[in-house]
Amino acid sequence: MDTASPGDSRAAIVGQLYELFRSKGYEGVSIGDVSAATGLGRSSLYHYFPAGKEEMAQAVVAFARQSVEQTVLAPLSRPGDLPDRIDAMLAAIREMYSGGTVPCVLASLLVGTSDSPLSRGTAEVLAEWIDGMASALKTAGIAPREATARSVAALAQLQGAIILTRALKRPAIFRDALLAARRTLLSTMALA
Amino acid sequence: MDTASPGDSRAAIVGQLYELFRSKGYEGVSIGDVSAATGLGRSSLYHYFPAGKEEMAQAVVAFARQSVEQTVLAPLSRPGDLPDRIDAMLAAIREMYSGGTVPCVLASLLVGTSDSPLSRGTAEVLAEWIDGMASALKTAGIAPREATARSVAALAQLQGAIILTRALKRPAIFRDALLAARRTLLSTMALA
DNA sequence: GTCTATACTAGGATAGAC
DNA sequence: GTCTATCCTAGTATAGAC
Repeated sequence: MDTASPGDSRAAIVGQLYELFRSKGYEGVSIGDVSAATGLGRSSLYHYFPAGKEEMAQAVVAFARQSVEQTVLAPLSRPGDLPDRIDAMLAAIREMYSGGTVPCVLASLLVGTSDSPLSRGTAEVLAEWIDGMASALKTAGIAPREATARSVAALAQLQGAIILTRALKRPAIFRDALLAARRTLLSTMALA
Repeated sequence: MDTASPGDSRAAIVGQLYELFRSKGYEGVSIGDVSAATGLGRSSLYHYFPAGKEEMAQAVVAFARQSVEQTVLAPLSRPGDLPDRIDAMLAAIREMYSGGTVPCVLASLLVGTSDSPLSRGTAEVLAEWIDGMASALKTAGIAPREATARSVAALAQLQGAIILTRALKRPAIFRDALLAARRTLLSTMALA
């Protein structure tokens, strides 16, 4: 709710960057693309991101981390039964990925970047996501190893479903995957 | 048009291209990268791929299609019990992705390419993969809709597991996903 | 904080010699 | 079939005016 503060402008730019890197990946985004999307001249962008494109991508990872924490994982920490909290998380996920029609920025940024600061950042966010889910399961009495295994499997189902939903243009795939992830997280069947 | 030797050279180059596009994605690969990987001068590459980088990527998709058909799906058509044939496919998949430590070229090529000839090609290969699995299930008496749903879910589990295995550097994730995919394909539990 | 101007590199592609 | 030479564009980044 600030007015005309520097933080606001940068935050708005990061929102645009998020969309760009999500749909085009790191190498696919040019400074010209960012300039066009934001309306700022190419040089002006270096005022907000002195280290250039690399810093822009890292800002996007930080933004993604905030989204995962505050939008996806937050519902898991609120009071209520575990199934209800999981449903709340899945609803947030469905929203975040527009029903599987938009890519995951973390997956997009992982392409072509092995062992870079960028890939480490994205890995951290994915790990945090898994840990958040596993914590909720453990609090509900599920054994630690089982809780982690289910969380990993559920996130994998969703990430893979995004790829297939987009490639085949079949939104039903993502819808089914949300249900499958729910079963995976809550299932009584052994996973490990 | 080809007689004997030209095809050989091109096939060898496509093998290198496959590795490059798989690890770096379409935008991440430069002609200079290809030149370095193959030992050929930049210009020489246009002898094999007159249309340039785009044609190189399409050759990689064709190569991936061959791999899926001949390495992954072929075991499903051989005689034997369904579980055994599925195990054979999963073994081929584990090999193809080096236990989840290397990306899927189809997923890599889908980043940043929506509604291009390239993305259509990769989507076709994924669809063919799903259809191949579904056919095997249907032949074993599983209802068509259920067969397709299980095949989609299994492939999603594997694709997502590759992302997480690479990001977190935990090969156990992919191993678990192979088992999960087996259960998904053979499970008696309802999916749709 | 945004602009113009500029430098410089890398990237994709072509022409033509051998 | 591979090379050298070249062209042109796009890309990243910097300097400095306003």
